[in-house]
Amino acid sequence: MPELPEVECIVRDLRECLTGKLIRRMDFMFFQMLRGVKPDDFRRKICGKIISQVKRRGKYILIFLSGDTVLEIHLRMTGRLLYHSVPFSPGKYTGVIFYLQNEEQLHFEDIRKFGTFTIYEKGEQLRSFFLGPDPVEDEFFSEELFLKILEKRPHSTIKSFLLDQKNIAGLGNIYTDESLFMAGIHPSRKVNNLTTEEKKYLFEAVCQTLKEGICSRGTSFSDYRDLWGNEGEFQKKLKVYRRVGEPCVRCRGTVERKVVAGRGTYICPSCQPL
DNA sequence: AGCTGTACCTGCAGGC
DNA sequence: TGCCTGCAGGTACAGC
Repeated sequence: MPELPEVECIVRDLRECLTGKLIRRMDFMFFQMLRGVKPDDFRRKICGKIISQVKRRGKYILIFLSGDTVLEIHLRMTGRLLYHSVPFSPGKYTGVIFYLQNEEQLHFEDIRKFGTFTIYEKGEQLRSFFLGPDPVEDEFFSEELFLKILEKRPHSTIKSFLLDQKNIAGLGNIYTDESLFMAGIHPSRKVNNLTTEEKKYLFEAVCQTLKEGICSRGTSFSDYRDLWGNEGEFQKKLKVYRRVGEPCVRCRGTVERKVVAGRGTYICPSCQPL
């Protein structure tokens, strides 16, 4: 579900709502999200701690707690975090409730139960540390760096390159297809037969698409909701994603769907020639 | 190196 | 109405 823009919106709101607050206790409805830790141990490591910072790296949410503990959350396809200022009953898909100060609660919901929680103690290396640069978070992410990373993967198709979080952190299926459309590049093209000009267009397209996604508060075509349960707006601005059969906004040709890198992929064949 | 298929889960839309 | 199939925003892993 959420890609970089959606996670960024959630993180900004979490930062606003949670910074400085105490986690009093927590309840589990299911605990498949826990990675390498049992529910009781998890509870012991979290409860009684203060939330000091909330950050993001790619699609990971990082919640820093007092005592050098970090909770790393990945929402995968259908995970949601929802804030309630007053007590709220768990729904069918609620997996965890964090009870904060006063009456506040943070709920984790996940229909497909793919989401993950990993806990790190002092000095342990976060999984998200091993990702490529984050186009929004990292000031050093530049056109020059983008070109350099592309050179390391000459035989990859450009779509699988963009989806691989070890290259660039944060793009998923939606923003990849939208960026490739904006740059006029077919997703099956090999990295090493893109021209330098095309690579530069793509750099701009990636940065701009992600920024617009954030400004529109993310894409909700079905599952994504922000911390308050509200939908984003970017689904109204998508140019190719899930628009199969509809006219291309640029050339009035027809948007097509095909499978590239094992994923449903949307293109305008005339704007993005092979 | 890079691709494909499979697995993890549940819901939903479409065809019959 | 009901059953079946395929699809879904992500990632990890086995195998070619």
